[in-house]
Amino acid sequence: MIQKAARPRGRPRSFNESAALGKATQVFWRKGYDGVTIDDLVAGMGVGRPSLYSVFGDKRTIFLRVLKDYAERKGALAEKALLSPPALRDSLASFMRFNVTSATEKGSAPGCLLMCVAPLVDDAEVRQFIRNAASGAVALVARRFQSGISAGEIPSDFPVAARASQVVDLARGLTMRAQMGTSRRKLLKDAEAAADLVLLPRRGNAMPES
Amino acid sequence: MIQKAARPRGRPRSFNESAALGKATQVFWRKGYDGVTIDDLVAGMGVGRPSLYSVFGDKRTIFLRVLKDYAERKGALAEKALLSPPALRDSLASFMRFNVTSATEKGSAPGCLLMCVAPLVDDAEVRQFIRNAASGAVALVARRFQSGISAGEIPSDFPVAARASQVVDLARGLTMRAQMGTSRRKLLKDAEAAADLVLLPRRGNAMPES
DNA sequence: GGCTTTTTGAATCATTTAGTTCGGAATTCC
DNA sequence: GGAATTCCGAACTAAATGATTCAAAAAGCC
Repeated sequence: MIQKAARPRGRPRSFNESAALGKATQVFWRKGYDGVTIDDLVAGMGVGRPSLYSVFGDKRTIFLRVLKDYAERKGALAEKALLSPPALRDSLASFMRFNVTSATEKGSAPGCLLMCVAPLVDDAEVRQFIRNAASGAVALVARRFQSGISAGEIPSDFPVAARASQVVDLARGLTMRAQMGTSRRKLLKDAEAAADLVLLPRRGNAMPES
Repeated sequence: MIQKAARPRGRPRSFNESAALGKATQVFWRKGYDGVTIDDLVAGMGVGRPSLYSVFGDKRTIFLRVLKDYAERKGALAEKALLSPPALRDSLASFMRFNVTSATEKGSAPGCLLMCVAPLVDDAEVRQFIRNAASGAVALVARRFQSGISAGEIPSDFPVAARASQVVDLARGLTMRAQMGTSRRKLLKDAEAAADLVLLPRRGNAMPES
């Protein structure tokens, strides 16, 4: 049987570590990186200052943890949205729609931590992290295109690499417009249009498919 | 004849007002909004603290002036890039290339003040300004598409509104990737690809043109 | 119940930052 | 040349911020 993680020795913590991380995410999301003070984190996470420092470290460390956690959770959801539908066009539309809905979630600030907040942080490690996340997203979409080629949904000379980075650019565009206040309705329509656009056959291709 | 702005009465200023604004642009561009202190502006603009306050106002006021000045200058250049070439495809490519080159200009931080810095500023007036700038850009591209329809370069049922906002999304994507460190060479190639993409005929259109 | 371990909350310290003040310097007007 | 006007540089004040310290509290262990 599974032991319930024998309680450690001293006074038990009054907060849940991962829940507190989630609260921290919201704080950074709402106020940016330079905009948050330690007091903001103390208030927003429900963790006392000394506990904050001893458990999570300083602001930069907290932000890096938040970023990794956020990217992992969001990346998994995005991957699921992209890979679940069997048809390629539905895949892309699902991916776009996921970006829209998660960027316009009620209860959170609009936008996205990875696209709207992190790029401004002047820190080498953060920059590298974003670069990796972005190239990971492009690679993921490219793989989906490849499997679409295997399935005969798009011709074998489909410009996979170019279209994959265009998919990510368009998704980013949707997210940024969400941050600027464009309505979810409008963005969902544009998400469909974006999915259609990136699947258009190249000029001069006689018969794209079917 | 034109009088040379009769020198005002007291001690002449040791700085040029619009040059100082340009320096301020660089400062905000490099360090974001929350990231800059008054000391940064004092050092970067070459203007003493008291003069700074009396001539330009506080940080928020300076940023608004910088933003308006920047948007005006950059908007004029972007408009020129879009409207100069006679052929529609060249127009769009020129617009995309302009975004890339200005986002990868040497001597400036990569990226763009309007897209990468301003959206994070938590200020109603700034938000409104960005919204207006963005919708202005979309409208400008839409007008270019319309004149392409008039010239018979694209069919009259070309989805102008949708493609115009996709053009802007793709341009934004190029700019953001510039900020993330993608090379100008790579981005210029993607700029061409983006121009090609947004001109593809819709599915089911027998003959697009020519 | 007493001892040890760990967390907590309040108070504290040093640093940074925004914004102002004040005397001196540069220039025009008379 | 002197008064009036405007600008500049350095010092100053008050508030915000990052980070630490310390005793009290809450738990387990024997």
